[in-house]
Amino acid sequence: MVDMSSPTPPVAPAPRRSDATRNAILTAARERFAADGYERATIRAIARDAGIDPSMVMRYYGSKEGLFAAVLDVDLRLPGMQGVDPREVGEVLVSHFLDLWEENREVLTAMVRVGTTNQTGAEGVRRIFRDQIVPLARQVCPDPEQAATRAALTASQIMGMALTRYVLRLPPTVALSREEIVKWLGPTVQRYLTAPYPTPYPG
Amino acid sequence: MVDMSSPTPPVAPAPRRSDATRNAILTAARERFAADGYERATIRAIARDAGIDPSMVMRYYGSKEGLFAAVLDVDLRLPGMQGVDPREVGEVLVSHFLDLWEENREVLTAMVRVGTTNQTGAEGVRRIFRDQIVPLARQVCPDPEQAATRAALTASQIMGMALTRYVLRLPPTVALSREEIVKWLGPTVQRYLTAPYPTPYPG
DNA sequence: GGCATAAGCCAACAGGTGTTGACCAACAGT
DNA sequence: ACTGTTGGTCAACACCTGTTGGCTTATGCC
Repeated sequence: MVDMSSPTPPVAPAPRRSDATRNAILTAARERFAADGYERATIRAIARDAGIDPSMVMRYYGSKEGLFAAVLDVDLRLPGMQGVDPREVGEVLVSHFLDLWEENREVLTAMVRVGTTNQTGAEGVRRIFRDQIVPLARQVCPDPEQAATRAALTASQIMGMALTRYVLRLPPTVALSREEIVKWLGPTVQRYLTAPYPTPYPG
Repeated sequence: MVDMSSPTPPVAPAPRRSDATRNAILTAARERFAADGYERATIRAIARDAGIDPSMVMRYYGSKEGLFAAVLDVDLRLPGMQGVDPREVGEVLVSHFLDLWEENREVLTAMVRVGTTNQTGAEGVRRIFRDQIVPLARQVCPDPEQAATRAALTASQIMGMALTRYVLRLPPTVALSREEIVKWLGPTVQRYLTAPYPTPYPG
């Protein structure tokens, strides 16, 4: 699992001499997958970016799918919601995702790009949703029974903004400032997570 | 422009003997692009589905990009919002998009799939947004100046739901009923289109 | 120093891609 | 009945893809 918070993973299982190359490959792969999608990101191009031979990619990651799976292994680092004012949960969450996206544009763009095209990609997204978003929703939902549904609604809005802003680049979404997005999307996410049930005007 | 409301375009410019083949190609292309994305949908496979030779695709659509552009030429058939109760605009719109997606799953799925991967695809989506969604927003927005921004927010939520439900297939979004989606997303879209400005609780 | 092992490069394979041009068959107009 | 045009097929080109195995070089251990 890629821990994006620290340059070196906290627990290094077995430091190999080839770690530099491995990382170069992974970095190049992130950028290429993000920029070109799964099919057009060729192993040859990734290897060229990393400054090594294409066969090294196969040696270290087995196959193109294997390399991509390694790229998809992402930790969203979602903060706990315990200390947060329950009425601010929406804005806090939107804010966090915006930071996350700005910091790691390649990985997340790659995820959306390839998730829409590739079977492995779609499964990766589903896994991240299940393992990281749903548990978070469980912390703030009134009824834990509904956590998955509410998490999914939240995901639909946040991924929708990511899609239109970072991938499709619809001009008005690109023009939005960070604060505007938080102000617009915060209450939406807030309602999806905490409103008692679908109501036109929560509160 | 594909008018999906009637099997035959209202104004036929010049009925050719090859129209049957042209349509067979277009239909097969829609399905293949939707199922496989741009790169993996090969001309050979499309031709096989249509029961003709690959070279016919080139003859009639010039290139693979040309064929795809033809597939992307979509009319969303958005209804006018004049007669609608201004407080129901959100639900009406979400409802309409759900119908649209169920009826034309291939075209719209293809659009999202390829829009995220392909430059031409992304431009196609931006054009549809600009020519069809923004004008609609202009009808219902309080300040026409903000129409584009509000349309973009609406698009982010509706495309986000389409993405998670029809493309990524996150289980909880697939499980949602039509009515639930309208109840949840309707007020969101309503607020994006008509609320005076970002407020935690509109009304 | 000797040597096993890891790191890396090179060249090639087998298959699939978009695209092209030569060729044949059927129709329409005269 | 002849002929120009349109609809359609076939085989090939040039290129690019993921992947493989053999080879050379450097490293670390005894």
